[in-house]
Amino acid sequence: MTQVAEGTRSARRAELIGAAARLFSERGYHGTSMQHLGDALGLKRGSLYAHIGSKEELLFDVVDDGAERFLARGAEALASTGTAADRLSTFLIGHIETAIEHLDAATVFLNEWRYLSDHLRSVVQAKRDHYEGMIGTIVTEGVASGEFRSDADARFAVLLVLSAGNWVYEWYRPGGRLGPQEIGEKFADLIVSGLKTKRQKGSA
Amino acid sequence: MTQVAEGTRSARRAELIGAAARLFSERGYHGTSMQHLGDALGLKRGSLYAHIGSKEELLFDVVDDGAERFLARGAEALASTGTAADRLSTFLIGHIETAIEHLDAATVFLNEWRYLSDHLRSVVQAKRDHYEGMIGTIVTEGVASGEFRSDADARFAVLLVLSAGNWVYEWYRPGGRLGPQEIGEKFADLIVSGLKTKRQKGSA
DNA sequence: CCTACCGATCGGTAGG
DNA sequence: CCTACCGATCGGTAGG
Repeated sequence: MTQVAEGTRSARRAELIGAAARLFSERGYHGTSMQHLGDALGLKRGSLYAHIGSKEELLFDVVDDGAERFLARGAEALASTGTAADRLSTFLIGHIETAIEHLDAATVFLNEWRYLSDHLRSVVQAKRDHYEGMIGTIVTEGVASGEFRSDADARFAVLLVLSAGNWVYEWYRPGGRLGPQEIGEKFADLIVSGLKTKRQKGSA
Repeated sequence: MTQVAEGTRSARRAELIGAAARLFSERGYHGTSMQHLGDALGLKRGSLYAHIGSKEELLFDVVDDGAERFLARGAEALASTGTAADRLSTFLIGHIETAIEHLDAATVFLNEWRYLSDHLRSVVQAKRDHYEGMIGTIVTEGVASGEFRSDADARFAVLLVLSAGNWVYEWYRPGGRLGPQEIGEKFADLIVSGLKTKRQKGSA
């Protein structure tokens, strides 16, 4: 019975986090009021506090959700076999697929996390660092093995990859002529080719 | 005398727009109150309305300022001579230099413009379209002349270039080991090389 | 999950 | 450019 009550409560909570992801991504964190969130669920403003502790906690839940999705997908790419170029492609494709499949959470993760207060923001910062480290690992291995240009500064390539991937939510709209997979592959193709050594290019 | 009064008034207005660029970029449009803006200028909240019509008008001024800087710089690159690859590099370097040199205005231009109401947002949208069109022109010419891979879909390359350039404000901090010029060149090198045909690469 | 309320703050205006 | 004010709304709580 407590089970049922708990079950119901977390279902509501999940609903609330989903609505928050959508509203925060559309209107921004500061542009979304508890009233907006209540309206979205058909509840009164004050009733929301039966499910959450504060508005900021809700932001954290959405952001952390987004972070975890990127991390899980990134870990898969990191663990995959193949050349560094293959794994970098896989990583980038996964990044873009994740961003597109969970567009709301990804948008909030990328745009609104900076409004978290110090403590919660540092939790997210650690996850972001971890994620960037994954890309750095692949690039460094590619340089070491001679696949990538030795002047291709690893840190810089990481930024390029993230830059390309992170802007997707700006222009991607469901139902366009390219799906997540195609977009990821095209990005990966252009970027990875820019990293490759001449010898590798010739032999491809 | 009216001259002097007008002069004083616009100096204040410019000050206000500068403060708004900084605050909106740090705290977001909805996270910045007129009180914050007043404090930044040492004025009372209500006094700001001697210089502006509304908070939204202030957002438009900052965003439009950013748009105009990108457009001016882009027009220079478009008018420059050289191969399509040269001009695309010039364009991208200019984009990144502009973003870095006017980091606050660029950040607001890229992140906060969506909070403008329909009319003002459409004015900005037209300028964004114009800007994207400039890049499209260069890429299309590069494909036509055989410099760029024919499968390098122009629209897609535009997105890649903008994606790479638009994320700069996320990680760039003044005083880092790379300056705007170096960052722009590195980006341009990686991206343009991904667009080039094999023949062009060999002859480079 | 609601009603009713808290103090604080919001953008903006009038009148000087 | 300030004082004093407008109605509306903010996030959040108490008590049921």
